[in-house]
Amino acid sequence: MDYKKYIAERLPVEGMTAEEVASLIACPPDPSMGDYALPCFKLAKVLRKSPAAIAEALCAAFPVGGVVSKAEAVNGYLNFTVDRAAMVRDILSEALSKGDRYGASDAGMGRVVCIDYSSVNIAKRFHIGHLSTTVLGAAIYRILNFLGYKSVGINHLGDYGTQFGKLISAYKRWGNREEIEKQGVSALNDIYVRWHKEAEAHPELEDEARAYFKKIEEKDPECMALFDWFKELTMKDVQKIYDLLDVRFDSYAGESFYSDKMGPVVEELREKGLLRESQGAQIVDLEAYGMPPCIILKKDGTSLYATRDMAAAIYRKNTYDFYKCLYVVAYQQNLHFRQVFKVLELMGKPWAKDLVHVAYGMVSLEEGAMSTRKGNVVFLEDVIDKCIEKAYAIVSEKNPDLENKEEVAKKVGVGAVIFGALYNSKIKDIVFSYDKVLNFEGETSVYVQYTCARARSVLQKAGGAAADWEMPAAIADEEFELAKAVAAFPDTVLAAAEKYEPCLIARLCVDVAQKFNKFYFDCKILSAETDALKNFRLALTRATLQTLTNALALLGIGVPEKM
RNA sequence: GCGCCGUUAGCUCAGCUGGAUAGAGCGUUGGUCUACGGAACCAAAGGCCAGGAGUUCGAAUCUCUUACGGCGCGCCA
Repeated sequence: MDYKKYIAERLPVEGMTAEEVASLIACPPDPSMGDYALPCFKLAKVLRKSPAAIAEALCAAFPVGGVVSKAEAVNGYLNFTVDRAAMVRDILSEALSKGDRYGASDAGMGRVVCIDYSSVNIAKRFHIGHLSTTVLGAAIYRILNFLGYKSVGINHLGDYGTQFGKLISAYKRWGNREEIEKQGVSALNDIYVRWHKEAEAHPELEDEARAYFKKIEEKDPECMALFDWFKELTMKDVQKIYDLLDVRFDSYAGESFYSDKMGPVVEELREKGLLRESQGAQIVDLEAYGMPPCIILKKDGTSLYATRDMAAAIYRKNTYDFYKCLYVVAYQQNLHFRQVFKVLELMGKPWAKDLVHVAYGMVSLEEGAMSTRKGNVVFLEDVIDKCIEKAYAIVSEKNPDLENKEEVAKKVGVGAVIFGALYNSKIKDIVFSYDKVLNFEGETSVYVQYTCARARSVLQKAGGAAADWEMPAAIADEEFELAKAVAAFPDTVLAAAEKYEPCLIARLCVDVAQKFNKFYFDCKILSAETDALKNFRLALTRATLQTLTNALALLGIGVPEKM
């Protein structure tokens, strides 16, 4: 039940609706002051009385009883204390009856949201710079589906551009088919790095690369065969990572997919009089909007990134008729997306307002920026392997008799990688360090998973909690705080979807886990004084486990039964 | 030069549409302990919320400004 609304409906404030009053209601900083509070300072202006007097008057008029057990005017605030038993009963029955669907809704009404994330580059190994987009996009995908939207995951493959000419040039010169077949993308990476080194001394390689790229564009059979092979190798390599992270896509239409779909876009721009020649290139002038021009066609008549993104947006609108289309791409590309969205708007696409750049911060190494070409990168596969290894070592030490240690170590290790990437606001830059990802203490997924294992262990010992339970006469602070944390989950999911911030869910996990551990420490569950109290606490434990399991699942993190 | 973003405890970060004494984790110091899983819990120390001005009854939160840092700014993606 909505307590704010309940309270607001019983507060007659002249000239304000119950909704407006409800929106003013907040939570006091200290629970001993009450559970809800109405600050009366804003009302003072409307009612032309002092806040303290208003609080007193409203307090006198408020019908105490039912779910609100106490109302008190303090320094211009009107504080309410709710009937804890009633509130906790509501929370638990909600969480337990909804089960796996606790926190879910159908508010999305099946509307389609396209999510462009991960965008793997062909012939490049997956490194930690690709982690944020992948894991953020996948989390948003799940969160939106949980709320009744229909997510469409799009891996906008980076499979077009002169670098593939370079790669073919490199392969023709130093490539060894068996070697590459065996080693996969890392072998491709090696010859690519070598090509750049050699090109410094032999600029003619650049021309050769350009010629090969032209052949790709002309669909030369030999070049296309090579290119498709590179693509296949890359996807095989990256699929291992996606499987570990449990990331899925509904479409792999990438840049090359749009290579023949840009003509109509350019034509439309020209027809609408948006195109202009400048220094030999075709541009859309955006000076009126405080932005540099958006280049549509190069001097040589070929297209660019922006042109392709516009073709892609139009294609997606036509294909999926999306309600929103999200681009989970680093903030580096801020200007690029602002330009593309603006040009689409100028083209008269009313849906241009539904395009959203979900920007996140950059990853660097302690020794500076990463660079595939220079070879200073940290590959995600290595990071995941190390995390799983460490998890395995700890599990073996703490719980040597566990039969499925590999499986547990995988959930713990992979969880740590995902959680680490999702725990902070996405806009923050990240300096990668092994010390940080390999730290399993404190505010981590491991702590949350451990809490779940503890809760499950208690439930198992109880032999499956009795399905029926009733409220005890008095609710302890620890029980109440835990129940409130559990109750915050549905709104947290909504906020995470609205702001495209999965970190809100990650932080809720830690909050619930902390409150559970406090409760667990202070309140005996199995040896509670009475059976009724025991059953109530078991219900609270079940609700906690359900909440944490649902929350972690949205982030893509599994919960081992034991660890 | 212009634009976008960031700046909160020693470190890494929370802080909801402005609201009552600014919160976590790590680290430090000291405790809990025959525990329903110690991968836990408790406590202490540690803050001029980058500086300044403004709006307001009230600002870490809104506006302006300065500093520092990151990113971007026509034929790469």
